[in-house]
Amino acid sequence: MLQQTPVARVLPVHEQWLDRWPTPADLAAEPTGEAVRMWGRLGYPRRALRLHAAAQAIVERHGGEVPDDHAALLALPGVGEYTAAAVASFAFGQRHVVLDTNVRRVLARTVGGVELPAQHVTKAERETARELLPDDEATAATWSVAVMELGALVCTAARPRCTECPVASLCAWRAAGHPAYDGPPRKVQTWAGTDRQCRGRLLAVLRDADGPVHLSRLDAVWADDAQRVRSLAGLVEDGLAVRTDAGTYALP
DNA sequence: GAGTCGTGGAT
DNA sequence: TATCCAAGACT
Repeated sequence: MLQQTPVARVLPVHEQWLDRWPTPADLAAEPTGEAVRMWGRLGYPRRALRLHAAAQAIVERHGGEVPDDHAALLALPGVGEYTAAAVASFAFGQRHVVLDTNVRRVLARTVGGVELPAQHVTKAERETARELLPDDEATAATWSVAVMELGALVCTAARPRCTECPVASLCAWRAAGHPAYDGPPRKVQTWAGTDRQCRGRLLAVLRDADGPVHLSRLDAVWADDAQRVRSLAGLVEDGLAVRTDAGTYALP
């Protein structure tokens, strides 16, 4: 839930989610559409499908218990390098390079002397993080969560609180006079008129309906025929929607 | 490796 | 009001 999503927005959904499905087995027993519905407006709804699939995999491969092994975590749907490292570190106290957007920004500033990291994680970045990670397992786990919190609460993307920063004295970016970002132009996420917006509109109709909806109700929320048809097909392709025999659409 | 995939609070 | 961007994963 936290992937690319602010913590404050996740908290209420997370609470409802665990109230309804306390264990992986509880979630795994539900239709995937229920996961999509409970996901609400968190965004990137394919994550709901993957979380549901991960719950099933945990039941099938790990007896219903979340594995503590990094490789086993990484093999779960929706779990990438970051999430596997985060769970292994924060839940199980292990030593892994935890490289999320917060850590990347802290390292870019303190070590790299630049305001912001590159668009995507680089090999050099991962190497820097690996070298800085303390050797001791428990200390490494604490270090990882500490750097992450520093990035989330102090070394923020906009208006960093440098006067409150515990490592300001060793920060290369501060020493350089806080130079502004001057790398390649960062990709701006266009939104209005995109397939993403269209998909969001369509899925919202399915999510908010009690049962299958007629195509006319989907037609009503997006004017561009070609784009709407393409987006709906994409939702079906992704497993976020299903077409019934009667020609209606619903959550899977 | 670059594109794609939602949503909404903050500035 | 427009832009930024947030505990990334997958193709």
